[in-house]
Amino acid sequence: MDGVQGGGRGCNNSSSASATIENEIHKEAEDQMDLRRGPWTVEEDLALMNYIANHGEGRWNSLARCAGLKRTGKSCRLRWLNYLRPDVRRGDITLEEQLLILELHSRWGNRWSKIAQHLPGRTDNEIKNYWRTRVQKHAKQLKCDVNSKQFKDTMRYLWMPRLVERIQAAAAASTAATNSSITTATATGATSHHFNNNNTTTTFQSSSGQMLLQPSHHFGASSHSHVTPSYTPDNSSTAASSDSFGAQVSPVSDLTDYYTPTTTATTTISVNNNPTPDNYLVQANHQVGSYDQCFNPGLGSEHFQGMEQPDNYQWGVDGGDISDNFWNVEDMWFLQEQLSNI
DNA sequence: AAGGCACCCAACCGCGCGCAG
DNA sequence: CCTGCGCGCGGTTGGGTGCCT
Repeated sequence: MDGVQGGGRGCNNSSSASATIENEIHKEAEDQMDLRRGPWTVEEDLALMNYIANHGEGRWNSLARCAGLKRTGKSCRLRWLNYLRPDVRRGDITLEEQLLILELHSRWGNRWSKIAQHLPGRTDNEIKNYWRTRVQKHAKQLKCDVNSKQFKDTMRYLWMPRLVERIQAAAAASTAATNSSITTATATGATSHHFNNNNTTTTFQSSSGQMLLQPSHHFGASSHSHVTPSYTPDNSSTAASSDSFGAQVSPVSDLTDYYTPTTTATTTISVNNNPTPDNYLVQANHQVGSYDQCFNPGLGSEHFQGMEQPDNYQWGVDGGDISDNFWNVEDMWFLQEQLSNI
């Protein structure tokens, strides 16, 4: 995933025609080889994971053959990268990730793989799905094109500031929760992580002694694998979301949430939600300004005068309020670091 | 209870790029 | 230079699921 591969993808020359013919030939060959398509079975997953565990990835076509899979190399690669890879993060897209996606998309457009590079554990497919199912849906509700300046302004000056607000609110809640839990944790010697990484991988030995890998998330009752971390509601009046954001995305994410001017918040951070296993602890004070200060200095809500809204469209109608994930100011620091490094 | 509908996401598809021969 | 192959990207689709009537 280099994200730099260029260019438009329109069919524009004779090479694309020959490519189409090649694809037809290739497809026929696939049919003749009785290649499987569609959902992967547990056995196929295990075969692929075991093969990669023992031989590594790459050379997908030969890998598929050698692993005894009746799949195309492409299919194996996709399955591995988007689902079986041990470091794939599953579960809700966090507020931090949503903000990052919005910001990076505003920079790069539909460069999903490039965007995914900056969201550890997330795949381009997942981000693309998030964008299409959530963001584009709201563009539709606003009756504007997702690529229009109007919609981009809405994102930048309404939704993203609102996300930042939520981050700050969650940070405050997190701080309170952390402070109250420290006593307990200290007493019991337990450690806790706010971050939800339910992508656990267990290992076991086959009868032949071969190392086997099993993705525990795959064998559960549901692939949706919701995580239900503890949280502190910050607005109980809007607890129920009227749309379906809750599926994989934090309810708090709701892009239609209304905008209210932010105020500067000072928060004491004690725990970072770094998704990596080696979470680091930070004791720091951070001044977190408004979103405008973070990303859009000097711009305000006057930009939205004249913004068309459908009659039935209500800002904040489904304004979720509770984060599935703790956000704290350290995350904001992390986010800003990420953006400044890009 | 059942049918319709909307939503979500895993998987597929079409295409372009890079590279080795 | 040409060709074939492998790979990776963005776009699209179809099946599963849950909600609504």
